[in-house]
Amino acid sequence: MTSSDRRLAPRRKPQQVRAELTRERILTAAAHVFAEHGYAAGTTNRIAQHAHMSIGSLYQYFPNKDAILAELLVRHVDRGAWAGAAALDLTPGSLRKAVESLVRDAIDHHRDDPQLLRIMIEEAPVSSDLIEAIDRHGTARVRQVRDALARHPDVHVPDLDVAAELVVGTIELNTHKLMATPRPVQVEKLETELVAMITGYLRGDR
Amino acid sequence: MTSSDRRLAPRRKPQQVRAELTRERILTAAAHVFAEHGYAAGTTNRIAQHAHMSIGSLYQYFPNKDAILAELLVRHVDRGAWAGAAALDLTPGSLRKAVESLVRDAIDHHRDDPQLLRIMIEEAPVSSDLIEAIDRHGTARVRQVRDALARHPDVHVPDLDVAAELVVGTIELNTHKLMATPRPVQVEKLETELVAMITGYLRGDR
DNA sequence: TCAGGACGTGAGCTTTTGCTCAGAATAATG
DNA sequence: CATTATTCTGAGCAAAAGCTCACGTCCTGA
Repeated sequence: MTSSDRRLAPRRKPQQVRAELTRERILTAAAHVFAEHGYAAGTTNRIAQHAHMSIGSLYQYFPNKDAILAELLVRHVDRGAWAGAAALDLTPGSLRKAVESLVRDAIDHHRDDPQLLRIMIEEAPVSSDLIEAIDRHGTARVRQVRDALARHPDVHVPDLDVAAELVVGTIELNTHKLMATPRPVQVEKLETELVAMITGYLRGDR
Repeated sequence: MTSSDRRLAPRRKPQQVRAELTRERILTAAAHVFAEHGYAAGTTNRIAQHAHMSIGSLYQYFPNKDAILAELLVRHVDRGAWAGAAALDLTPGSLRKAVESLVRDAIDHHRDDPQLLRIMIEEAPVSSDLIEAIDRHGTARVRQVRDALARHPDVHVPDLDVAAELVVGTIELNTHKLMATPRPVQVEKLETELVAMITGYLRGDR
């Protein structure tokens, strides 16, 4: 048993439906509590309380607090999986639509609970396994976008790798910021301009 | 004495040089420790240990842990102050240089300790005073850039407010990301492309 | 029906951490 | 040198939080 198993693997494998439900209740409650209080102040007792169960039950399914956040993170990454990026429109003249769909993807991916996402990304305990997993996911996405850009006839940039990195980064970060801060800004306008900026850049207008 | 004073004001005003030095040592050590362990795990005992002093000394100059981070934040905000943005080159054909200087500004502002900055911004305890100060600082910068863009002859965008928000956000976030993640990416290339993307957007190429 | 396994409970143990305080060490003052 | 003020020390207190464990309840299968 590796140290990683000891630290993140579930303590008991649910065998009855009841147990499976309990596990889900823990995760749902944890998502709520982490989103509301942050990771440090989102105590396990508070999670158990919010899930209307005893703290003991919680520790039957998760060996420690980190493992709960880890599971939430893994699920989030798995869920989105950025499936859309592979199916980008590659016909000439469609670049704007392609970029639009990338942005939409990002927004959708953040929509469920931006606050929780912020906490997962920024306050997550430093577990090398998780960091690695997230990083792999990130670079995979960049490569995916890179390949799509490479195939698109309208794209003209000096360096595809750098462009992909920049585009993915800019989209993700702006989306992230848009969702996290409850500002009274015209969200749609900003989205339009973001698309315009990236499209212009990729098209090679200079 | 307001509650804010009770919570953030120093406990003892240094009167000898030795004391002033001790105060500085605390802040330096705190910057190190927060940057390395994060706010929650950056314990006061660890800070004192890193500063080679007793925990008691630390609490002679700061009433609590939050006050230490607050002081670091205030100093950071005061230092940079984004003085450069006001002096942007407004002659025709200089747009690229102007954007370049904006990016340089952002990089300089983050250079001292990007990891610490991340923690200060994202893990800072929720003190309404501080949040407000940072927010004021942020919107002030956006307005500053907006005004500069408004005066520049080469800028053609549909909405100056939205554009300023987008530009400042994109620059800050990308810089932030660039400094935070120790990736083997060609930093200079990315910087060049970032400048190109924003310049193209502001110029109105579509 | 009933034995044994799965599941749930919560008081409280253990560790961590922010912080105090009584007094020692050092510096200014006369 | 004596006195007073300032600074420094670190063992340890109190609160908080992660987590355990002995026991009770529920479910399944024969």
